[in-house]
Amino acid sequence: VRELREGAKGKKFWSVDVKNAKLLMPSADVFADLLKGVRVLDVVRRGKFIVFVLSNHMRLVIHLRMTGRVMWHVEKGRDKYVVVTFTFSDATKLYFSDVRKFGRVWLYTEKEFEKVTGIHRLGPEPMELSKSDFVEIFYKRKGMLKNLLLRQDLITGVGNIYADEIAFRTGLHPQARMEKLSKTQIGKLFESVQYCLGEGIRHCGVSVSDFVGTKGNLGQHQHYLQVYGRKGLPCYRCKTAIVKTVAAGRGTFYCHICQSIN
DNA sequence: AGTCGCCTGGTA
DNA sequence: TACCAGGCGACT
Repeated sequence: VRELREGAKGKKFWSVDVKNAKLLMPSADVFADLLKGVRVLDVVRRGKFIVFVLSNHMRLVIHLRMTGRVMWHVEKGRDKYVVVTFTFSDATKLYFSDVRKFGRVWLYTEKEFEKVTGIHRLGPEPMELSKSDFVEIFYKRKGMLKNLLLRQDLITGVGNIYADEIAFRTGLHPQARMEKLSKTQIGKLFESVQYCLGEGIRHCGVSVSDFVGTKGNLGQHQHYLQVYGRKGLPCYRCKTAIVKTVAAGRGTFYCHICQSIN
């Protein structure tokens, strides 16, 4: 979003070329009709959604899901995955592509877009949250740690990699019961959430499989991961082999010595 | 809380 | 060839 803001803020849409209308809401026609001549006032983020604030009181919203990419060029051999091309009046082009087609693009009014996209159901931004508010959300909440961290309606932004990293840093098993944690433990969990997300942001994301920046630049945080993807490798804290299992329906990595189920 | 479906490509 | 993949909504 930071890169998109730098590159797109102030620009005016000239044309839109839709290659795969199925990922666009409400329709390809709406994109073509309503974007021409419209200026990008700002690009912001809400949870995992990219939000273009437009001069016609509409919002262009993109969710990358698994393999979506927003880039200033078409990558070699990936032409067939381009979903939509935005051309600005200065002739620069912005491409949204998606191999698996899970991503979504919406164009709605400022009144409608939150409900249509589901943004209105998102919890608070964890990096802008106080510890006491965080504790209030999770203290005595029934469920497993990882399931609850992944729930975007409680706090937004935590995905599979960061959930594992957060659990490891807190010394808690991903399947620890949240309702059994003390306020002190929840407070420590909060510190881990902010630390892990903060480091991920500082290192410009995790480029372990699909993520790349808008210019093809790779993130660096994959070099700093403590447990995710480290199955069979020695725990950085105790040297015991990291275990991989399935929790919350997702591949889950943890150290069975350092991370307690209580 | 678990499973499936959505899609396709990379890897064991 | 089977299985897995940083997401998420529907369904059980």
